[in-house]
Amino acid sequence: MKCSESKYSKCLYFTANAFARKVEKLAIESWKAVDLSPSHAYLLIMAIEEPGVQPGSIANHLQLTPSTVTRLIQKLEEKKLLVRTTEGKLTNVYPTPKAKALLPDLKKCVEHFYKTYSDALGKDASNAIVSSLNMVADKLQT
Amino acid sequence: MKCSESKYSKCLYFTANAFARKVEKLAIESWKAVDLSPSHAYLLIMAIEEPGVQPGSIANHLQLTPSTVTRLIQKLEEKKLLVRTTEGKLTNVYPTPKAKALLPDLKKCVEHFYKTYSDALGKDASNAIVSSLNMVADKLQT
DNA sequence: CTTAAACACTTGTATATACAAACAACAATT
DNA sequence: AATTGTTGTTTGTATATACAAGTGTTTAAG
Repeated sequence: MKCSESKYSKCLYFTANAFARKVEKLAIESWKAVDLSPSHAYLLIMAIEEPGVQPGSIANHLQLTPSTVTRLIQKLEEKKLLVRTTEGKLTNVYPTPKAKALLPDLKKCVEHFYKTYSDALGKDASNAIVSSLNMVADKLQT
Repeated sequence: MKCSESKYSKCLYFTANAFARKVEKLAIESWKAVDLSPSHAYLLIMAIEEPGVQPGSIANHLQLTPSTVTRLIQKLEEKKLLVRTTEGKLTNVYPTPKAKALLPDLKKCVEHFYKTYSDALGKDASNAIVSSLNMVADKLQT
């Protein structure tokens, strides 16, 4: 069933969630090539591009809670893609060589994902939706 | 941090998810009054307004998978708000009297939720975002 | 008829995320 | 210096959702 045919297509709750789940699905496909979930992949990219980045900063940029970020990092540590060092109350997250070697593939996944959705929606429409989502999300700041 | 200030504010993956999570949060607040999650509440409303509705139809309208719908129904059964009957391969979901008595409160929650987000975003902007999310979600149909 | 395919739903298991509480370290105040 | 509050991170636990596989039912094909 198309979203717009649902009984609840007028309700922001369903439209927002149904849309996010569809985007998530596309994203998961795009990142299968590196065997990472989208969130793990973006976190890894952040750590590669800004070695030593702190969990708090990651949480801000990824719009996730600190506890979620801890979990993501733990999994990437298990995969030997990240290491953490702790000094005092601060933690720094560094990419391993294995992670650095993966960067080109990660970038390809980003590109692939971007291409998939901009092909499906049209470039202008997808940029428009991204910026309007940002705008309204900021207004919903709680 | 505002969404639009995130490193990834240009990426549909984050904007869609961050937005959905914020909307979810608002919705959860709105439905606290009846001690139900938004999904449970909408499912319950469907069952009240269309007694005997089948899980498959619920899944379509709520844009959830059948297995998720089964789980939601199970919880509502535990709360004595729904009952299921099975004949052959078909299942029908009926509201209990307790559920029917709850309908006015449920409607109030729907109103409250709608008011909350249309106050925050503006009526026109929120309608616009809802319809554009529907449109793009349909285009992403996989 | 019988077998195969399709359907409707449920169950086992997994993922993503969050909240609340705990903890450790630092800062500020008296 | 002791106390209190704040910050950054982690841990315990819970929720929402999904996928894949399983079960029982109906339909279709031979």
